[in-house]
Amino acid sequence: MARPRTFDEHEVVAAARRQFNETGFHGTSVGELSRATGLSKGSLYGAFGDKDGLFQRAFDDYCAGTDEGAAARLEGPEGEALDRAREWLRTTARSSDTSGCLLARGTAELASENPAVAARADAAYATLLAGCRGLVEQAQRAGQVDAGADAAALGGLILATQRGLEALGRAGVDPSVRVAIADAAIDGITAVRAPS
Amino acid sequence: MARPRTFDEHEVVAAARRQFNETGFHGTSVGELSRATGLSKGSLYGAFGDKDGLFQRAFDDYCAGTDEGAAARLEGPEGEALDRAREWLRTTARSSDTSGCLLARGTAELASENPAVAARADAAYATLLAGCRGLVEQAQRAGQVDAGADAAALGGLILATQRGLEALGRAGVDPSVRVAIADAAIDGITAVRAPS
DNA sequence: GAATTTCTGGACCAAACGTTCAAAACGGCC
DNA sequence: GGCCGTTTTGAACGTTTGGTCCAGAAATTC
Repeated sequence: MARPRTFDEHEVVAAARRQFNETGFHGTSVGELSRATGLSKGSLYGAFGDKDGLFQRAFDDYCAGTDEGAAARLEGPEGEALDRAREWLRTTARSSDTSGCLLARGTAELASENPAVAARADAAYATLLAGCRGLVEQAQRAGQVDAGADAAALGGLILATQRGLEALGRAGVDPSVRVAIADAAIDGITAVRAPS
Repeated sequence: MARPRTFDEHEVVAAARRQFNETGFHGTSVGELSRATGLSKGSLYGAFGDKDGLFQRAFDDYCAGTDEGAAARLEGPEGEALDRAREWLRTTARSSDTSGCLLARGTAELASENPAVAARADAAYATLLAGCRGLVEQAQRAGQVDAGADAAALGGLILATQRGLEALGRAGVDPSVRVAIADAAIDGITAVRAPS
């Protein structure tokens, strides 16, 4: 290696991720990415191949974050698993970030035309789903959720609610309503009884 | 007017709506819209002004549909309101349409850059939310949901679940899991008891 | 059936797009 | 210190974009 890189690749990916998150894939020109990252177009192409390659890196990076989040929520006392789920939903509900999450945006925009993005999104969702299911199972072991209930379905309900809350946030639904929705979801999960 | 239009404007809007739904706004060129609608570019611009104008028309058209749907779900016996909600969620859960709903896609892609789209989306969500709340209120009057419960929150939960189910569908989550989520949402709503 | 009006679709434009490339700039190594 | 190899740069590439225009076809009206 004769001349070392003058930029931190991870920082560049993070900058690109923010830009893609704000203006989407097709809505972001390589020139804007160049401005956002501080790198010339040539450097971007040298480092990441092409625009798709850079997006893939940014998307991977984002999904790694959601993977980590799912794992982190599983840490802690089993008796507080539902509290952690509730706090996750509430945080989403309170968020005023209109650009939302790259997993949602990227999937909506590219899943049908870019198999690599679709595959990474599928994996991210599978991890999120498994994490939510795990939270419900913890709550079941702690006696807070009916042991006979379908943990996969209830976990899925947590995830679906979280995804929906983000959409509602983008659509200007009142934050207090959104927080009430988050609480209603968790309350419903604790109230449910398995069919006998 | 010496010569009448040779095309049905509503059909053209519907064709454009389908195209936008599949490839997004920035991902659809005017040439593709011309192919999809069967109209030349000149005719499209003559009739709708520009690409934004055509999208706005298509988006309005789609939102009118969701408005109608929300109203239609309010029709029927109050005692079956939750059944209608359940069926709505199940239909969403079963859908294998990967391109999803234009309200979701359009909002994700354009809400932050196009105020007119954002405004229409906000109105559509408000209508959906009011409809879901109405369904819960019907169920409360029919004695199926605790009368002291927060109808706005439970209605919001129905809507959030519906939005989330669509996202899960795009992400390849198993349809049987999705249907179970739909049922879990409604079951949770009937099980919830207001804090005393 | 001629006049008039409107619609039509391909040709056309400038701008912006994603991408490439040759040369300059620079750190590492002998 | 000087060569080597990589990185960086910014200009230039061909393509495609959104948008305009116009000559002529088509259809109603009188």
